[in-house]
Amino acid sequence: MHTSWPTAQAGAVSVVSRATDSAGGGTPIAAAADLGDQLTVVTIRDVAREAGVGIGTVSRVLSGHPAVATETRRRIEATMQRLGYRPSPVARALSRRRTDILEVILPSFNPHRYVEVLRGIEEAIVATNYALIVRSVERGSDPKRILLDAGAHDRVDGILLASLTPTDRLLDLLAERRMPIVLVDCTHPRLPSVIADYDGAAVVVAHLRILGHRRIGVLNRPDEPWGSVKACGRSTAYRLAMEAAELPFDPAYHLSRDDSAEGGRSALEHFLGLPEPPTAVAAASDMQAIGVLDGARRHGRAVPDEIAVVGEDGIEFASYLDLTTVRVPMRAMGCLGARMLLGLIEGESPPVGPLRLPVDLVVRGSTRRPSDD
Amino acid sequence: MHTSWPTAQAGAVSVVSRATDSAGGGTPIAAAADLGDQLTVVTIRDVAREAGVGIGTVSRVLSGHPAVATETRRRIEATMQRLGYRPSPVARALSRRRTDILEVILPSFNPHRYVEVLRGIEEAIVATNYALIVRSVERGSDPKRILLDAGAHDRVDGILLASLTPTDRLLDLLAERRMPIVLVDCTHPRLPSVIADYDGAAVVVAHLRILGHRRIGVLNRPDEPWGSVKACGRSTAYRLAMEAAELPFDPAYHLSRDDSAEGGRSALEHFLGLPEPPTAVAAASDMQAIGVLDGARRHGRAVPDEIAVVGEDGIEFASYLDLTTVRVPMRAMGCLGARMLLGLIEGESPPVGPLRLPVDLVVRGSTRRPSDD
DNA sequence: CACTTGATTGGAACCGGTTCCAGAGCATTG
DNA sequence: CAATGCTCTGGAACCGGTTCCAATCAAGTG
Repeated sequence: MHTSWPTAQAGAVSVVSRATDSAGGGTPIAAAADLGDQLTVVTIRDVAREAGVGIGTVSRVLSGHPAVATETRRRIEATMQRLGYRPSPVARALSRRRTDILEVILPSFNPHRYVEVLRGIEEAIVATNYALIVRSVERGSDPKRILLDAGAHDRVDGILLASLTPTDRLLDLLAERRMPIVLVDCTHPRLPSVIADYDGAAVVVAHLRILGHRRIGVLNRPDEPWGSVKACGRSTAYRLAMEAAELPFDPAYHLSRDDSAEGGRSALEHFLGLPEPPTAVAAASDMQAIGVLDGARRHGRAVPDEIAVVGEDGIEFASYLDLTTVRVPMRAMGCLGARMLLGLIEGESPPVGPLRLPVDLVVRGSTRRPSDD
Repeated sequence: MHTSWPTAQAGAVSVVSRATDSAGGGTPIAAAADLGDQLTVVTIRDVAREAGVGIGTVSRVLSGHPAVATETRRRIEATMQRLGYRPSPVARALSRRRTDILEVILPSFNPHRYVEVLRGIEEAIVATNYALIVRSVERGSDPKRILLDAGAHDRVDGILLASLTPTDRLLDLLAERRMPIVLVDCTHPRLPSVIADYDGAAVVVAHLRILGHRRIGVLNRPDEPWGSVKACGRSTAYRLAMEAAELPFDPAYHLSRDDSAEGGRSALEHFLGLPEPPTAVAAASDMQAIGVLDGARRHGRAVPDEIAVVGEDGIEFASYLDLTTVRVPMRAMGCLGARMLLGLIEGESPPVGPLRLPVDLVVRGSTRRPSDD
């Protein structure tokens, strides 16, 4: 763009394609419809001058301050419209020290959760005038770089961290910025969070127990791509649920694999290699469960007769594969997390402990009474 | 553990946990780590004063301007680090009239495309210091409100519109803002775009033709949730492909349904109700194709023997359902679209006509020589 | 030696809002 | 009539950067 042309346009110029009003009314200054390349911005000062008021008054109208006479307000609003004035979010952000932008950081490798969380967050902010900056984390990306880049200084008003547990050290770094942070689908003792209630584990175990299963393989996601802190404690929840159901606990039945079909397949291999393979597998995601189903098919193990499978997430495809699953309300979690974050920004104090949302067991054909045992 | 100080790059982020330096150096002003609630911002002026230079010089160091003596630069960088200075993106945005933020608007109801496009965009901007604002569109939301909200004034530097064809009227409104826009997965004569090459249609038709199919049902997405303008011309592409393959063209075999499994089921119902049902269906998405598969199962039609099915997208689940599909490089499209947008922002002139990326036919068990005919 | 040149530097002005204080206008009160 | 209080208004100062012009100084030139 060549801007070397004389730009010393004195008066304010509107961007509006002002209707060709023949009756030469007021508007002494605003000579609209200027040359194509010359884009001029209408500022609050232009509006003030045009409307014959002070900038303070215009600003008051903008931000809905009550102390403006109705007549004045009307005149200013008319002027704004006439000049095609549109306020600058950036200028506003600079002086208010508020950008009206949130940021969410989340892994993209579980597309279902990814989309649902984003939907939930947008649901929460759609009625506000917040915008949402998204930063996706691929497998194996550097957490430090991402978190430090995140919300650089004052670019955003708050951060949502979804399905990613920060390490204590990263948290220390973030804490310096005094930036509100809410965790979604993971927890940390020092941060407010929204998680799925892993009493879901109890429901799954109860379901399998009633069907007669006694050896349940628990497949987890690798807990912390980012941290030393235990993520949602899903594994623990299952152990407790099994103890409560008076089932034997065997660490060999608990393992952690990538959140992918491949991870599920690999887990099944491992389970089948045990002297006493589990008769049921509770996967940490539907994708993993699909891998388990696939592995079972390859090894000629009938589902659910030889091995039952439970997924988690509640993706639409699960129904086509007749997969029993734990439906996790990711959307609601995103929504509530965002609401919580908005509250923090407004100065509310964070709730103590994580907010737990109930999950939902959807029973389908992949779990049935096992034939053996 | 100290991050090496990034050399004179703009987005430099300093998060120095000021070590308790016993040697009481200078720092008369910036008393970091002050009282709990009082957060002090280190500005460029503080740095200038501390380093004994002018603000212009500090700014020059910040933006990597070459005309700074090495010694001075070093001193300023040291001072920045010592004070824990971090530049304000908002202030920078205000004075440069560049926010370094892009915005993408896209429908969330095809999760696969949604995620892949976002991944592609992030891939394009990860090495830059752009951030990405995401605005999802649900089915049936008001296009006008969304587009007008979008990129309000100067909040963002450019907009990506994915899988959403704007109407001419909306475009007029947007044009006023002189904001760079790139379309992804849709086209418009007045805007640069990146689309999948619908010679994919030719590949599909050829594939089915070789298998012996002569009546091919073409299932489309409702073309334009937003506009009067024809979207990618997928239907036309199929018509042309079929004409080229010397297959009869019958409008009854072309229809449009929701991009969902339900849409696929409904389409299949329609096709089966025809006097001569097609022997193959080319769906506009894998989700639709899954609905077709499901509908076929319910109606007791064997796939692929009685009816062949081709999907589109290339979602992972397609392989588990043994679904032949056209893999669309959404990620690459997002990436190239973003690159193109960055180019536009830099002042490059938009390419003429849409950029077309090749698609990829993945043949699986849902297409095989039909038994009848 | 006076003059030109180029490298480096300082800082006022500006980007477009918000905030806050002083002040104007007017009615009410003592 | 002066004092008080209230509503509404104007605009300087500020938010934290960038930009650009003028100034300084050392080196080079005739």
